[in-house]
Amino acid sequence: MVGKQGRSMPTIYDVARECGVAPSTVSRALSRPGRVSARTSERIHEVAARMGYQPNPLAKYLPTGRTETVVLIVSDIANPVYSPMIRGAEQAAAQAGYTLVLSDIDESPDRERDVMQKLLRTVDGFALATSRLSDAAIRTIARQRPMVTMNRVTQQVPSVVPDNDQGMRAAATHLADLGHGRVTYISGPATSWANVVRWRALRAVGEQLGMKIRRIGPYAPTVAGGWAAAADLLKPAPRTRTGRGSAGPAAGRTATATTAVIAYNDLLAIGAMQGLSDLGLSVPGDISIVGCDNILGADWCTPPLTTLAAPLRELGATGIRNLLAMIKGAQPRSRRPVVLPSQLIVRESTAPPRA
Amino acid sequence: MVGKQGRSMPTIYDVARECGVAPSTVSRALSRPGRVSARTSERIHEVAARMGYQPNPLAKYLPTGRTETVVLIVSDIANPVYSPMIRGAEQAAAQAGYTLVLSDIDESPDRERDVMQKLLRTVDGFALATSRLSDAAIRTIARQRPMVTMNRVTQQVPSVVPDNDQGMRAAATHLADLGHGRVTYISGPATSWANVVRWRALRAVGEQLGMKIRRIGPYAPTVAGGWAAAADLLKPAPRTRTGRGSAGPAAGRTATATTAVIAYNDLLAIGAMQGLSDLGLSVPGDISIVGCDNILGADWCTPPLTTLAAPLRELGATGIRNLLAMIKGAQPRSRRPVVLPSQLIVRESTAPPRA
DNA sequence: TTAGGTCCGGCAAGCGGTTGCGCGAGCATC
DNA sequence: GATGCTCGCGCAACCGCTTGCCGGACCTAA
Repeated sequence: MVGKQGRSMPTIYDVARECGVAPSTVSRALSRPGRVSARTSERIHEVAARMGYQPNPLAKYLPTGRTETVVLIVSDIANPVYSPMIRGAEQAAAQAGYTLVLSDIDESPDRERDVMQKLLRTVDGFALATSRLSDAAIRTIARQRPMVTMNRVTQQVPSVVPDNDQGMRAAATHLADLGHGRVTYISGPATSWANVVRWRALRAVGEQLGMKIRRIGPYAPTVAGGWAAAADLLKPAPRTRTGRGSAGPAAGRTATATTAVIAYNDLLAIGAMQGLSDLGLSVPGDISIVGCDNILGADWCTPPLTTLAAPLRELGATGIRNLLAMIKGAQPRSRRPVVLPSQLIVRESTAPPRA
Repeated sequence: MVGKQGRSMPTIYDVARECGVAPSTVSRALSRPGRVSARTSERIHEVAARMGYQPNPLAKYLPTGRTETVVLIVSDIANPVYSPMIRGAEQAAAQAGYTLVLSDIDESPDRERDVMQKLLRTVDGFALATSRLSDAAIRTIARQRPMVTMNRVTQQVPSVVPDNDQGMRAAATHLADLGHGRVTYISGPATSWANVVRWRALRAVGEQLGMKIRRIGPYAPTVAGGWAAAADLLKPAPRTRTGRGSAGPAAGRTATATTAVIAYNDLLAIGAMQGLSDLGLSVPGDISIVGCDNILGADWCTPPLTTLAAPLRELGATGIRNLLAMIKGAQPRSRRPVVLPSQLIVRESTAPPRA
């Protein structure tokens, strides 16, 4: 009943022999409906099922070059922000019959490059969630394989992003309405596109609103990074030249201290809240904090975090759908990034400034 | 400088022609060091580099059957418990030069089966983190491809698990030391191996310690599941037969109510804390809660969660290392599961019972 | 009857590598 | 100087599936 080596699976040849037809006929019967007569096709299907035939994907991919697999690359799988994106992406891929594989690069551009190089020939397309690569590097890959970026826009590469301008406007307005006049932005990684865009947007709306905006960082986009930021927050604003190093904790608080901060992401915001409270300050009593992303857990920290919720799930789903469309040969409808609305979720980490 | 179709990459044949050698020589020069003379090899390498030759993995895999890729399947990527496991797994895989791909099955056994079937021929091995499949299904795949399971033991399949017995003993002892005499276990998914093992372990040590142990559930292992559990917690213990359905919230609290709960995982525990507090109870004032896993965020909920920390990172790393060893043909050192120590992390969600 | 079309199925050439085998050259050994 | 080794390389047969092309059978229309 089997071929020579007991363990190995039946091939298209085995099925063909069993049916008394040519391998090519089996191939067509299985993947080109209508191409062979109904009778033969039926027989082939039946025999294939009986023998437990499973096509070998590797063999199928070689001649066609198509693997029906796309990869989603995330910069840090430990960041809960990705879960909804991944879910959305998976769903979109599954709907189209594609396999989605995930790859985590641990915030390392080198790893990202390696992974992409390795996968270049084995996937049909790349989806980059918050890539840490340079625009040039991204474009180089994009020339060789269909690609979309999420949370980042690069010339000539289709992308889908949350509406950072509108989001930052909402956040700053919220703070202004509460009465805050100075806000500090806690920066994330310098290589993060979202980080620079958010900062720029914030500075612009701050100016419109007549607020004083400063920035500290960059910090790792993690809870630990937030602790570091908290310590730095209490140092005087950098426009006055001060001696470094000798500042004891809380030594530098001045009358001009920030009363509100917006952090690059929720992890940083939560870390900062912890650090601040460790330093004896209260949130939102002394300082209001708003995060970005609305990750799992943003509602269970103390106080629950006011945060800018990106449409993560749709980001993932739309990105993959567009990628799949490109793979199938569609020209991108437009070269402009797709932008999805953000939403400010007001919880309890923001309040009017003291006095 | 290029072949016919401008876009497609140079093959081994192009390099061979350019060097005036046979393709087989190129192949060997590139992957079988020492097999060709140093001079030729050097020349080939140089030409290959100049032409930008990149081997086509698909083509390489066909004859050899090896893809140098392993897949890690997780049941719910949104659960932070997996991040450290994934990190450990990635690191172990990268060290060995293997590519790790991730797949999320969203708690669905059907999806898990599909994914595995699809990947069966395209990966060298499977690592199952908390599989939702039946033992039989797991073994079926394990017969066809090297496999390890994490957080689960299945006869004949190598596995690595945290020490649930010791962990549950630590948790129960902690509760007993505080003075609790009745504890309720909040069950996770019925298909979760860890769930049944933890329950069994808890019941056993409860008996030794003279505590009354009951169980409610199953619940989805999510924050929402925890809310549901919180509501059920306040119903009377099920050993007295009671009419269903008409019990209003908190209606059934009795003098024999549980004063402590251990939840299948942290997400459930955190959800339960939220639900309980929503119902007007305080943690740990009215009820002590301990979770399992020590996920990101377990320290920033209110109150910070006492939890059983599994050695997640090592779970992932050891699992992959063992898998790789199997792939390389090593017989598993032993058929017994590898068990790694857990550790109880005492925070503030546990306290002596009231009066 | 013959020409032209449609349907089905087979042949064989890839896709891009790997690898068993064999052969000739160069060298040491007897 | 003949024998036997080792070394370096080429030949060609795969791995398992897809697909362009061809030809025979059958049908329809002129």
